[in-house]
Amino acid sequence: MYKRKIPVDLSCPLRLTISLIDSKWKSCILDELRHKAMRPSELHKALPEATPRVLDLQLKEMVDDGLVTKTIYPELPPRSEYAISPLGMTLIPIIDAMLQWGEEHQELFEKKYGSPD
Amino acid sequence: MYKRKIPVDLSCPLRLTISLIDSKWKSCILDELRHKAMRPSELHKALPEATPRVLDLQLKEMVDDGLVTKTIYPELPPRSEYAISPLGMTLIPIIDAMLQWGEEHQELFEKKYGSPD
DNA sequence: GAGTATATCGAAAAATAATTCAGTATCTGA
DNA sequence: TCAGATACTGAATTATTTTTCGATATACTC
Repeated sequence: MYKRKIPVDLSCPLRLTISLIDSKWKSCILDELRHKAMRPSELHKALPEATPRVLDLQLKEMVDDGLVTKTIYPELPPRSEYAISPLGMTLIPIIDAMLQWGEEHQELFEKKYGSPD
Repeated sequence: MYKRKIPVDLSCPLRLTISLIDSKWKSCILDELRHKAMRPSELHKALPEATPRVLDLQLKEMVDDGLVTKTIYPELPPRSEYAISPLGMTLIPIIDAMLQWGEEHQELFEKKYGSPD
């Protein structure tokens, strides 16, 4: 989340959940991190369409929200790793459901809106 | 969805699903419509924080995406009703999961980011 | 020393989403 | 006839998100 002028109504459970996930990349990041902790550069390799900048910004929000954990290794050149937190793990069933839904309906929407040919 | 300059990558199942749901109100709209078909004015009463304008815009996208059905009754004064479609229904388990997650973690985030007091 | 890779950040621009407000048109009830 | 409700739309403005670009700092390899 980020400090908005118009704050999210946390008392609405649906909007709370949505506000934590709803961005171009957060769900993908969670899906990557669920398998293993990753360094920013690895994450960028796994999600090449996301610029390092967005990944960085979104990871920071996710760390703030407690969904992801960051470990900095005091080495040079610098090394850091992001891992999914226990709280983040509780979102995995939702990610899975979205993943499965997307797989089941991909063809429909590619027909509808044009496949990447 | 709507016609973007930077199109959604439909081949990523996660991003397809997210792109259909991810907005301030769509998940709430689905949650309302799952119970019964509703007129725009009813929907606005149920979600008073959403202006009629956003509801209208988002309903239109959801109709385009096939998640929602619109029926116009040729009466005066005008009457129309929006209902969840069979495709939209298949998203309900995801909505439910998000709803439940939000309920379970509401307190945590209200503590973290300030409750509406 | 030049080039590469590492992680991170700042600032500006561009893209997208949501809000606000005014306006269309028609009927009902006061 | 005037106010209110109905559904809908256009345009401008504001808010939010994402992209793009360039910079920092350090160690490694050639």
